[in-house]
Amino acid sequence: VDPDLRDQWLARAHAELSSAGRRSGAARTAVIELLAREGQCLLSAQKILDLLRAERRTSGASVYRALEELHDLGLLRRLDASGGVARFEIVAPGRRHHHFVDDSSGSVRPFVDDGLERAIEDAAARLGVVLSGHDVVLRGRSVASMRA
Amino acid sequence: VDPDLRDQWLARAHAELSSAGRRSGAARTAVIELLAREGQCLLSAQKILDLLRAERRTSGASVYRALEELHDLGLLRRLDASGGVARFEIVAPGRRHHHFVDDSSGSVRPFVDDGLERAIEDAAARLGVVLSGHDVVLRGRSVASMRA
DNA sequence: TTATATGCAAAAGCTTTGCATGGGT
DNA sequence: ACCCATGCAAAGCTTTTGCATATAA
Repeated sequence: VDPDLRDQWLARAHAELSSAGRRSGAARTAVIELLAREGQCLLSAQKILDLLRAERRTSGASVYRALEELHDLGLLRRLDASGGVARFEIVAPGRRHHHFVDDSSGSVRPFVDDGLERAIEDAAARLGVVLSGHDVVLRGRSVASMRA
Repeated sequence: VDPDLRDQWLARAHAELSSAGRRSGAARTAVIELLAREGQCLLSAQKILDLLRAERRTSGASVYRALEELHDLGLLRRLDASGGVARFEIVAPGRRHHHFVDDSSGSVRPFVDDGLERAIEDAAARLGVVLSGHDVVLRGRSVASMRA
């Protein structure tokens, strides 16, 4: 959990929402605060629901509505996973990362790689397209790794 | 539709299935033949169902079972999309491609990019992992493009 | 003959929507 | 006051599963 990232996103979220003319309510506020803390890497809608239900009385409808709203405002990135599950993470300008999924555990590890970033831009240029976003998911096993 | 790719995959599919001790049946055969032709780039399970229902009497259950089986055998690649929708495409060794999704039309265009491929392998090496696969989806708008 | 493949219908799981109520501004 | 946000419950969709039947080997 990166405190700077959390506060920066929290501020931006509130700014975007109020400038979009939205009123604040308990449910969406709870979703936003949770995401700022725990949504720095992929978090499923279901997990968000569980966490919120544990502490507050928040309805599923409101959670899904908040997620869609934040996504539409560009505050969230969305990656769909198997089982009809939607996963979200906060969007922080200039803080791109990709995802590695461990085959054995299924856990997701975020990573940053400038070479990969550059290769994506180059590929887009060769394709003749202007990118609005990109999803890169690597799957495999990490080498427990003896460094002989 | 690439005829070589189609025939090559068809042959491999039948080989893998029989060597796995599976019997052939009408439903799965129909799914396989459809995929060989139309599954060279992402095709949703729903679309497969629609196409098969149009020509044959194939149940949804059998289609989903066939897709899971083929995926488990490594014959299909699976990408989950929004709305709980699963999309599949045939796997052809040495014929990797990535996907570009046009924001305006939503259409998917496959593309090949060696630089990107290399960057992915390099990133994996830096991460200290052995890849079993990767998904790259680029999103944006294609530049209608005046080449002044 | 015997295990597998198939179909139908029901169930499961995630997400969305309708509607009345509560709460910001 | 006005209207948005919320909660509940019902509906929607895709996908999965149980079970009896048909069929490949």
